[in-house]
Amino acid sequence: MSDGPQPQTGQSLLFLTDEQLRKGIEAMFFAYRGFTADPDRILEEKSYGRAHHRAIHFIHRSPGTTVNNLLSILGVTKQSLNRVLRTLIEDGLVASTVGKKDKRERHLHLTPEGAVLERALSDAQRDRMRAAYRTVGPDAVAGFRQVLEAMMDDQTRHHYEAMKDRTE
Amino acid sequence: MSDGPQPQTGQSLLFLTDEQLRKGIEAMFFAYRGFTADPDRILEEKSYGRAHHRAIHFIHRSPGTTVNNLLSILGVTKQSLNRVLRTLIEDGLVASTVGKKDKRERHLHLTPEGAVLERALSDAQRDRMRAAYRTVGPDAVAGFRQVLEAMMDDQTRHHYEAMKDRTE
DNA sequence: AACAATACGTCAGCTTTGTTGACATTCCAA
DNA sequence: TTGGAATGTCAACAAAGCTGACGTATTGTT
Repeated sequence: MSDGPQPQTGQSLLFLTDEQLRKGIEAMFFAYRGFTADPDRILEEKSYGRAHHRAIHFIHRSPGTTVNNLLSILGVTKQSLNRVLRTLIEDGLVASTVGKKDKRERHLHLTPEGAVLERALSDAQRDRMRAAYRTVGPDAVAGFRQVLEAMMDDQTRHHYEAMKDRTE
Repeated sequence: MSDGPQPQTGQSLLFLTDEQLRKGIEAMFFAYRGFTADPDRILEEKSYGRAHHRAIHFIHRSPGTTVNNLLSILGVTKQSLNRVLRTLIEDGLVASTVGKKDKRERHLHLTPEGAVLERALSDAQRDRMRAAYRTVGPDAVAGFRQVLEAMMDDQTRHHYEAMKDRTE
């Protein structure tokens, strides 16, 4: 493989050149920074980090989820999640209730206060995404989602697809 | 704003519902994990991290770049970059040469050994992206790139556009 | 009833990668 | 020649990941 111009089997494969793939890699890197920039500013004021944001996001999306479930969605260890979860519970943003059927489990919910922060964070993040979506239009958005889904690990994709999506 | 179904101004704006935007946010989160998973495995063997990968990537893309320029591309402090850069130079993967015109500047290049690692890392990352691109086709890829570019900060987009792209 | 497995929490210690602040050196330019 | 810019280095710290070990409560299995 070389960085230089390559013989193409057809014009339709031009998007698979090393150069184009590199541009895609860089686009992911740079875009992810923008993607997290707005919530990061809000989190900094409250002395929280991205890990708190992720926990809040997925507790909002799956109210009543267990610690174990959240662990596998986030892909971190229980020690790592516990540190974050403990501060959120202490600060009254997350409620942890003993399982009814299985008392070993803890079910996680956002408190009203937690929901307020969740809303602020996701508003900030959605604003940027909404602006991007408006700029490029529905067809580009569909392509965007398709590529992202295709880039996920199989196991991750299951988590992704399990999240509710009322438009489908 | 509410999570529930919302009155639409038209069918064409269905993709701007909170739910759809949330799905986009989750897609970014999950896809970014997949995006970094393959190079991470290679880096772990060599006791390097993602910060090393990023430095290597952009030194490869802009040979002879200065430390200051790299700083602004990566968006980190000089102290943070220096730590990474120092190990790469010690390990013989990166060469730092005093500037000819301005001797305060250091120009960074990959050594042959550094180029070998760069190739291994980017091959791994490109393989996944290539597979995704093949799955979804050129139109979706174009949309993917458009959305990512629209999500970047203005300053970041300048860096992105400054990177060479021989197909444009 | 005894035992094994599961879910969760916690302690201790370590790593990577980011941050500030302080300070020295080198060099260009006014 | 003096001021500012670019670089490098030291120290200290924080966020957020990791492993390993251990304790407790609960549940499932034999």
